[in-house]
Order: sequence, then structure tokens, then C-alpha cells
Amino acid sequence: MTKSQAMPAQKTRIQNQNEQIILDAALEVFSAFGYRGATVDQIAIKAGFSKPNLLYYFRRKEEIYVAVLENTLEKWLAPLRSLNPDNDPIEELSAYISTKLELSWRNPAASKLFANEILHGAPHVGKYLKGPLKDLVDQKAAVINFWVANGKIKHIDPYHLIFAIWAVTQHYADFSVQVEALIGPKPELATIKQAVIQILLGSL
Amino acid sequence: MTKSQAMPAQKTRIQNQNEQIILDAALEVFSAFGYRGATVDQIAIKAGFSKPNLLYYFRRKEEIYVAVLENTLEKWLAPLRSLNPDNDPIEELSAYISTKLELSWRNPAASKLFANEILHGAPHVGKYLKGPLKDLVDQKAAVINFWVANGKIKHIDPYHLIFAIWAVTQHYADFSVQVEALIGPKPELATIKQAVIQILLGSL
DNA sequence: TTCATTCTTGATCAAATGGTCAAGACCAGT
DNA sequence: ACTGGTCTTGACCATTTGATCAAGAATGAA
Repeated sequence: MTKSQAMPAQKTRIQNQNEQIILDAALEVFSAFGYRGATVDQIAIKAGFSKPNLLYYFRRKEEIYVAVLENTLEKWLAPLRSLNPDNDPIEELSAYISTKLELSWRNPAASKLFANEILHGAPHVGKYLKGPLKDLVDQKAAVINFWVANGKIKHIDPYHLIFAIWAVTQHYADFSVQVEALIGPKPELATIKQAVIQILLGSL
Repeated sequence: MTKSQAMPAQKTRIQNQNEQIILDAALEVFSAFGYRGATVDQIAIKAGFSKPNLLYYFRRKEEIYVAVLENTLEKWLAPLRSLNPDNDPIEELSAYISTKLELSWRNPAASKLFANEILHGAPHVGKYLKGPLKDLVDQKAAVINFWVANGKIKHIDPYHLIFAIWAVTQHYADFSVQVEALIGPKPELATIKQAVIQILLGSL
């Protein structure tokens, strides 16, 4: 009896190593061209594999894509998770914005990949949005409402505040081409942080 | 001597009519699937034409795409153009946000098409960003700086304020799937307007 | 009606692309 | 060195898809 069909439960050293190389390459390619626009050949070349070899590790193009996406999601959500109701609201929200901005700034490919996925109707992560993401956001919205109820910040709709933070922070990664066309290349992250925090939290 | 090769300068009634039908269909398809993801067949079917007939009006897929994009750009920019330095800053900016939000809200396909184009490096409108768009934005940034200099609003970086307005307003169209997953379907536009204006302009 | 022009389409093509397969190379435990 | 499993690849296949073309149908000005 052979176990060849489904990949073995135990992963080889080479497997772990090569899968990571492939995922890194795939992130770049999917992010730059979208799911349909990316080709298995492109990913294979960027990763330094032959196409059949790449398809030995991931049997279908979609499997690579989903793996890359899942690989990104948790990292993407972590900052929101750390919003702490016991600290000063402005401090906490500023730190959140700052962290999120840096995350997008340093992982523009991941940001663009996610944006592209949502933009096209979230065909692969729809369940995730309505499940874990919604749970987390509901929880953190409650934290913001708690701050409002205790008079620590002015009244605000927590969901729209979170949306605004997401929108603005990701804008600098997703629309970097436009940003750079308008204010020149390589703007300072510190400058952006300051302006964004002022705009988004100035009303609190 | 025949003029068949390049399309005649004078457009037929049928040509104008059919080109518009095609552009409408193409907007939907390109917006939903991206440039590569969209197929000429899909556009043809949605427009009610045979594929060769569609390619009679637009010789290449890319030609359709560029036409759709150009068709959208001017409409997209108009609201910013009407920012008037002589009126009350908060009034003007509120009106701008409101108009932009409604525009995105009512033309989600156009918003997504544009987002997708920028996301992938603006291969077809790069020139436009650095040219006409930059000129307009520079001009309007000067207006905001004028308001600041006259003490009408608190000090703010005009470019980042404009980016924030764009990011947030388009977020509700581009990321509608995520928004609806988190706060339920069909949120009220009026509610969104109020929250967004408070968040973005509260610091001024 | 006439007829040149415009419009429409079935058939077809070439290239791109996701995916398969058999055969061989490599690796690790014995 | 032997051997079973893992890893790698050249060759190949089926489908999709952008694009062409010749031939026929509709249109409109005279």
C-alpha cells in the first residue's frame, strides 16, 4: 500500500524549503499580475524551478494562490488583534495605524494581493471575511464603543473608523504608483505616519 | 482608393450606438475580472454581439480596455476640479467627499476598474497620472494650503488629505464585499457620508 | 431600384497556458 | 552498495483565447 496520491503527512526538509521559495515567488507574481494574469511559468521561473517541478509541490495553480493568501492573512490581522482597551485610546489607535502603515509599506506585494482578491469579490476568502475577520472586528468595535461610553474619546462609529484606517494605510501600498506620481518617489514613512494619524484621529 | 484600413473619421449612427453598448459591457467585465481575466467572448456576449463583430468596432482587446478607461477618467476627476477656494473650506471639502462617495457608490464598476489599473502599476494610464492628474492635484493642494495660510483650517498636508479622501471614499466601492461582510448588506449612504466626513475633516 | 459602403458572422488559426506523464536523477536509511 | 521513496524534467496534450478572413446581409444615398 502506497501513500503516493495525497502528499505525505510528514514533510521533507527539501519540501519545506522549496515550498517557501515557491510561495515567495508566487506572492510577487500574483501581486503584480493578479490571479488570472499570473502564469505558472512565471512563478516557476521566478522561483528557479521547472514548471512540472513546481506542480509537483502544488498540484494546481489555484492551490498556490490559496496557500499564498492564507500565508498572508494572519500576518495581516495581527495588529488589530493587539488593540488593548485598558490603555489610552489615542495611544492605542496611533500605534495601530503606525503598525498597519509599516506593514503595508514593507509588504506592498501582500497588500496588493489582498486588495486584488477583495476587489474581485473575494472568491477565495469570502468565508474568512464573514467568519474570523468579522468576529475580530466586532470585538474591536466593542472596544472602541467602550472608550466612547467612558468618555475617553468623542462619539464615533467604530466600524467606519476601522474602515478608514484600513483604507488609508493600504492606500499607500496599493496605490503607490499614483502616490509616487503625485508627490514624487520614496516619500518618508515618518511623514506619512504623522499626516495620517492627524487626519484620522484628529476628530477624537 | 479605399479608406478601409483605418476606421473612417466620420462615425456612423450605428457605430456610435454600438460602441457605447460595447463600452458599457466591457466596463462590467473588465471591472469584475481584471484586464487579463476578462475575455473578448465575455464582453461580446454581455454586449450581445458576435466576437468578430465586436472586433470590428475595436480591433484589439487592449483597445477596448483603453477606451473604457479613458471614458471613465474624466468623470472620475470632475468633482475635485470644482473645489472652490472662495467658499468655506469645510463646506467645500464636505461637498467634495460627499460627491466622491456618491460617485463611487453609484459606479462601483468604474471605481474597481480604476483601482485595478493602479494596483497593477498603471500600465495604461501612467502618463495620465504624471500629467493632467498631477497638475490638477497640485493646483488643488495649493487651494488647501491657501486656506491653511489664511487660518481658515488647521495646518494639514494637503496631498495626504486628498489621498485620505480618495482612499476612504473608494474603499466603500472597491472593498464593498468586505464592507458588507462586516456590517451587513446595503449600508445607508447617508450614514457612511456622515461618519466619513466626521473622521476625515474632524481635525480641521 | 441600384450599388457602394457598412455591418455581421461561421469557420478557422496560432499562440499561450494549465496540467500530465514516464523516465531518470538524487537522497537517505540500512 | 542496495533500495525504496523523493525529487526533477523534457516532451506532450487539451483547452482557452485573441485575432483573422472571406463571404454574405443590411443600410442608405442617388
